Amino acid sequence: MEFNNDKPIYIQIADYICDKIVTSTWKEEERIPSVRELGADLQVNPNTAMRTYEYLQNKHIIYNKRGIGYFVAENAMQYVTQLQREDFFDQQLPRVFKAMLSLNIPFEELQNHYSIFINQHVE
Amino acid sequence: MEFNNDKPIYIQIADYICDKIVTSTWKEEERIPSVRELGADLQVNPNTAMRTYEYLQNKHIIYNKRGIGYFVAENAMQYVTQLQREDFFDQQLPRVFKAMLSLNIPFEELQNHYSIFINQHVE
Amino acid sequence: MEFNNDKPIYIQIADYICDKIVTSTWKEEERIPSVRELGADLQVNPNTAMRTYEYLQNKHIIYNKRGIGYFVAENAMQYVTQLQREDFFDQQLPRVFKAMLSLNIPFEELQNHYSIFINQHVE
Amino acid sequence: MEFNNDKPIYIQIADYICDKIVTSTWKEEERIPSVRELGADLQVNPNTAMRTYEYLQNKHIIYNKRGIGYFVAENAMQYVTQLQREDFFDQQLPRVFKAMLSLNIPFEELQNHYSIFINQHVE
DNA sequence: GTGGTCTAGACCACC
DNA sequence: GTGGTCTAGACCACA
Repeated sequence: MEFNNDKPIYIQIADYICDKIVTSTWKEEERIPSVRELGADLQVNPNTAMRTYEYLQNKHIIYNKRGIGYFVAENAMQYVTQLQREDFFDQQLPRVFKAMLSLNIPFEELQNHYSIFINQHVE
Repeated sequence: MEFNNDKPIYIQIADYICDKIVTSTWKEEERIPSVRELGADLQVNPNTAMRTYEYLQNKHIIYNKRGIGYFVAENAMQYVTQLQREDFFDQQLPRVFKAMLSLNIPFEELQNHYSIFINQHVE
Repeated sequence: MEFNNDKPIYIQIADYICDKIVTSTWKEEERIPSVRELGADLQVNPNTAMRTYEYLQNKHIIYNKRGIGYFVAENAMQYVTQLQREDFFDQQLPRVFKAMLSLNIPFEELQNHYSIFINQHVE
Repeated sequence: MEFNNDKPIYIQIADYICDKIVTSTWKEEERIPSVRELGADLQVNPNTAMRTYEYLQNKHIIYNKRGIGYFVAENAMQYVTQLQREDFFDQQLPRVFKAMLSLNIPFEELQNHYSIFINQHVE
């Protein structure tokens, strides 16, 4: 896995895991890799993997059974999507709209780009 | 001026200056405040102001006449808006569209939120 | 290490590092000292070392792995020598030739001085 | 006149004046422009022109008659050329030779570039 | 441990 | 007056 520089690595890993959950690759109540395994898989320091798990645990997306490992929480999938939607509507969208205002970009142009984008991502 | 914590101050100042340029508050070839003035105005250390000017000079948005001060570069306005548009279409928009796909948000919903946003930002 | 006054210290450190790279003392993809180590080694403030690393990173001679340190970039050696050759042929040499013209110094005299110089620098 | 950023402007002006002297455009014992005139001609602050004159006076290339103006010194032409020769042989040349050593540039290559240079500068 | 940012204050050359 | 460099020391997020 490759990492950007605009986000902390541990956050990018969290996104990656959330993706696994949303797509049901990792199902609810299922055990997920140990910090060491995850670290080895993604070529990061186990501490960084640990940080991701702490982060996700604080958000109640995963939970920990002591001495056993980490597990996907109940309703995690639904919860993650909800968080993502909130982020989308409360953070991303306003920022985009603000940019459109200051750059004088009409809504129609958005629509054009959306059509193009869709065509490229549907096969 | 107030600063967030999600971006370095010197970047936020750079954004602030770009805004001045885009709105023609500071015109091309016009002298802009000295590092000391800017620092005093925005209540930051002159070094931080200096850092902003270095940053903007590297991007060819401002330039320096030795012993005299910094000046808005030729075509700076056009250049800045172009950079902003590129960032919008190449970075922000694809991210939004990707999120829409994975969250199953139809384009119509976008339109609704846009209407609401516009109503709030028009007098 | 001792520093001149005709160049900023951070540039002189950059030259010093480029020298390490060109002579393969520091090899490609190899980790280089942390800003604190380098500062301690060369008896300069870590900030100054940091300034050098920023400078070299902008020139793509070194790169950064977050939280880990700075590394010599791929092809850095080749790249640095190329930069030096360009500077030599495009900047230094024309200046020398121009001076020779205006001072009426024949090419033969250059050759003499070269012989003397070589004798002094060969063991 | 246009100025580089790698030398102080007042030095560049001094070079410009020395050139006038060497080429006998400004002859010995001849009055040269006042600081105000020179400043206006070259579009620089009179203070900067003044600095140049101070600099050249310290090197005994020009001298001052109070209330009248600045004059090219006796034997200035000869003296300037001598200074330039010294700079050439003591400063520039060793630097070039050093660069040749570290870049593995053989003397023959120098000769080639010299031929090219000469062809371009002779009509 | 790492880099990165910021402040405070100093000194310098230059215009 | 201007920018530019440097130091000292602090704090922070990140790996």
